[in-house]
Amino acid sequence: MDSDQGKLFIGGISWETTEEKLKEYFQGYGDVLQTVVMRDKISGKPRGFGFVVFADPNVLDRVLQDEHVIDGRTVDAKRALSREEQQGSKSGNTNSARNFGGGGSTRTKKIFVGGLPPTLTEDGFRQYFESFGNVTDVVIMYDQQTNRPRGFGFISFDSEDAVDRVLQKTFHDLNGKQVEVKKALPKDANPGAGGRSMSSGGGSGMGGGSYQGYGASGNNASSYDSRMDSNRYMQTQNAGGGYPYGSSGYGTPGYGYGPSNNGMGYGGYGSYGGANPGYAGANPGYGAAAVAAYGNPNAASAGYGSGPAGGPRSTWGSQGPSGYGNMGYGNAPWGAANAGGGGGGPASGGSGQSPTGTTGYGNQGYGYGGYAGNDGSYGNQSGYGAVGRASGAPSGNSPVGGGAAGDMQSGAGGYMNSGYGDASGNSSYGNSAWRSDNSQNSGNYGAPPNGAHGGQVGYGGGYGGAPSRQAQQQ
DNA sequence: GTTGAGCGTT
Repeated sequence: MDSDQGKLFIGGISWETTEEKLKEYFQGYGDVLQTVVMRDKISGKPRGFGFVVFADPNVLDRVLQDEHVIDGRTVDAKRALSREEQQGSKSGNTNSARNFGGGGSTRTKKIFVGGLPPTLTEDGFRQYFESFGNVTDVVIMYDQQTNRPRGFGFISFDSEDAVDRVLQKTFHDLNGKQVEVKKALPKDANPGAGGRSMSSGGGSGMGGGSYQGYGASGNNASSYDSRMDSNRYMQTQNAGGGYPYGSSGYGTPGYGYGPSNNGMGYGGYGSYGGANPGYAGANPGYGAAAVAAYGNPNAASAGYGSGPAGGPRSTWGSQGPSGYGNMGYGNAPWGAANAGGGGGGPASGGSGQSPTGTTGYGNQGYGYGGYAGNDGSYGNQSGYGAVGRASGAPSGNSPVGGGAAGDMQSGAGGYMNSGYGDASGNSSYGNSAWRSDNSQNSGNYGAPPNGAHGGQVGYGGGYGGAPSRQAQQQ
């Protein structure tokens, strides 16, 4: 964001125009930190637009008033939209999501540094950053085949504070060259879609591996099958890729899962309801998720419906939000444990355990609950909470934060009552996908009451049914 | 031709 302050979007540029030309041209208005001409990733062909970043945002005013002709073309200079802005176009809030998701809540000791000049050595790199704190590691990435610098690298510090200091500015000047810094994505949290297949195995709810846990769901009955969900997500909104989470792919899956496995998910969820910062600290991944979904309308919907689509491309700029948004959603379903926690908030205790498919589902309710709580339209949180409880009970975990754990019936009751449960669940929910699921599988879902049982079962059922949905979709 | 790409190694 700071970096976007002095950033101009330059549209309609000639295919002949290069970064150098842009820089040369705009330098007349003030110090240009960076220029970029966007090209098609595959063909390398210029796409006809680019960006210019001025050191001083104030010069934009002047620049915007003039007409610019570069390489014989009259170009169109506008303030650059932040990535968040461009994807959500309508709601204008770009702040909260960004602050949280963007990594504000995540503490890390590693920084991703982009825009490295090819000539930069690790030493030069290190020397500069040492002024911010103790540098423990420096990495400049090279192409494995060509051995050419890839233009980015990493720098690790021994304290998060140093990182914070570095991140005060997005652009840093290393001997006249500009580099851009961002928090490094936790690589280990990103197994990548393919990878090994289910290490997880663990029957219990979460399955083992983070990401794999997902697929693992297979364990629990197919009914659980994540794929379904993903479809559902996608269907609802857009989402693209074939990934379960629909999203970005990058960190998303890993994030969500990781935490949940660890039980951290819990904390995350709690925050959901409470939105407390503290939790964020505890678990980066989650925190972000929750918050994002929470604070940002777009995200929220995303979370709900899933994918904010866009996932992939916005990954960098708003990785938190988008990916997380999904997660919020997605997690719920899987993580029984989480669910419980969520509801109660902190609760969490039990985490991973509750293992049955059912339980898992119960959780889901939970996840939703969180949302619901936040947004009136969704319904009654308590109702949801109940669900969580219900599930918790069976699994034998006491811990559900919310309260009374345990009582299935009551739990169920809550569930049903809530907007969610009620008959086809349509009402308050608002999510068509769900609704349709419900209606299809309806039985259990909406099932009344006898409560708890009905409720839970319902979940399972719903899911199980899902597959058919999938079929339909295609 | 008009709103972005980049995230690791040992």
